[in-house]
Amino acid sequence: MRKIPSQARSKATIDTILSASTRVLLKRGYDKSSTNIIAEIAGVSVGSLYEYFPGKEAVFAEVRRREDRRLFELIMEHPEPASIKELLKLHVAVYLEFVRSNLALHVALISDVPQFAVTEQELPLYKNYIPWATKFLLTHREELRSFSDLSQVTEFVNRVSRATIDNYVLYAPEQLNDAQIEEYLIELLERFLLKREAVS
Amino acid sequence: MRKIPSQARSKATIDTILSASTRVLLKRGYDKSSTNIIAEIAGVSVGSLYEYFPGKEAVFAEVRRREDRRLFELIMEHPEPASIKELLKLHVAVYLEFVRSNLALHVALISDVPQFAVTEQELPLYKNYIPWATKFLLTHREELRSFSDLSQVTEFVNRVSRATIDNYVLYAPEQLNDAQIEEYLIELLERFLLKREAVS
DNA sequence: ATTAAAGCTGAGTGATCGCTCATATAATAG
DNA sequence: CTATTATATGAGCGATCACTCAGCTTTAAT
Repeated sequence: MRKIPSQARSKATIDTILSASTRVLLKRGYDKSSTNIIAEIAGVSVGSLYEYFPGKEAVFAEVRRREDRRLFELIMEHPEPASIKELLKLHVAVYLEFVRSNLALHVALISDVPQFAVTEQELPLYKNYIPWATKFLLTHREELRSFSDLSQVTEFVNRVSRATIDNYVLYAPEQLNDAQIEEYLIELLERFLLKREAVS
Repeated sequence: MRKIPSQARSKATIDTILSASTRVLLKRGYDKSSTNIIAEIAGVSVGSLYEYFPGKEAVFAEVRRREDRRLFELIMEHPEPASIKELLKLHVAVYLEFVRSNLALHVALISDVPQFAVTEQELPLYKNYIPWATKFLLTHREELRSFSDLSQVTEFVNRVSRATIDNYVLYAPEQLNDAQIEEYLIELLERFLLKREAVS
């Protein structure tokens, strides 16, 4: 981002560029998504694009950042879980919902767009959600097996869910349906987290 | 692949091109790895490259295929597991070994090279290993919880392991060391698979 | 020794790339 | 109204791209 936009007009231009980028990415793939094409589809001049983005990579980095924000907001919309099992459902089901709600873009961002210097740590999901979920586990610690580092466990659970879902969606979309993925994953994670007596 | 090489000379040329491609990928990234540069680094003319590959994508698809073969061979080298826990260790530890043995290339292939039309089904890992592992589970079925489709479970276990390891290696390399990843994953999968009494 | 097939060469073509900058218009401040 | 700043334009530059092809060399078969 080269200039910070101050007027509403320029913010609209940025939005136009980003939504055009998404459309171009889906239609032509990352390789063939040039700044010239993006500007043309956006109905904006190349110069304008370079006012706000140092290049193609930065444009798609922003597209990705907005998708991440969308996931975070989707999680926040949902009611607070009342039990560990519900927390896991939140993890798994909401991520599935997120992926399905814009499947083509999600797949393209993972399989086609290079993942340059993505510092997950900055994302709202990691800054806010992981600490929150860790506290939640802490209040239910009598149901849990003993772990030396709970926030590590929260992150592990989160990564297992997302990585597995992405893997199925990308490489084996026909192998399991969403309900099956959800069932397997929740069973998997519940048995990992809970004491034997507490497993339903 | 345009022509099938019949002489040893041309097979050597292909090898040279592929190893040069790997070096160029690591040094310049996928975007800036042109066929011209690859040929130059390989000490071969562009024309020769196009004799055997229809383009840049095909070159890197072959690089990926060779890495997959390397993983398969690594698995085959290891002794047969004697228990389910050992099978899980085979899953997890060997994949970690594979990833670590050529980390930079693995990361580049995942995060930088677009994953065009990879049909996992054709890979030796899926054609040979999954059926084999399923049979192994079947012979130990008295230790297992009841599952309606065991080959589905084998695949699930495999995908969870690989996706999670890739995720940590790519996005959170400092978060957990290999021993911790291995410990978490094996615990996770063992509790998922085994009856309560059988969990160590 | 002759010949056909296989393998290799690299200058060159047209297309496209990322990106700049001189110029113009719109919004805001004084 | 005027001056200043913010925003937008797009022709065009130099670099690089993927890819071809006509001619050359090596290998293998006879």
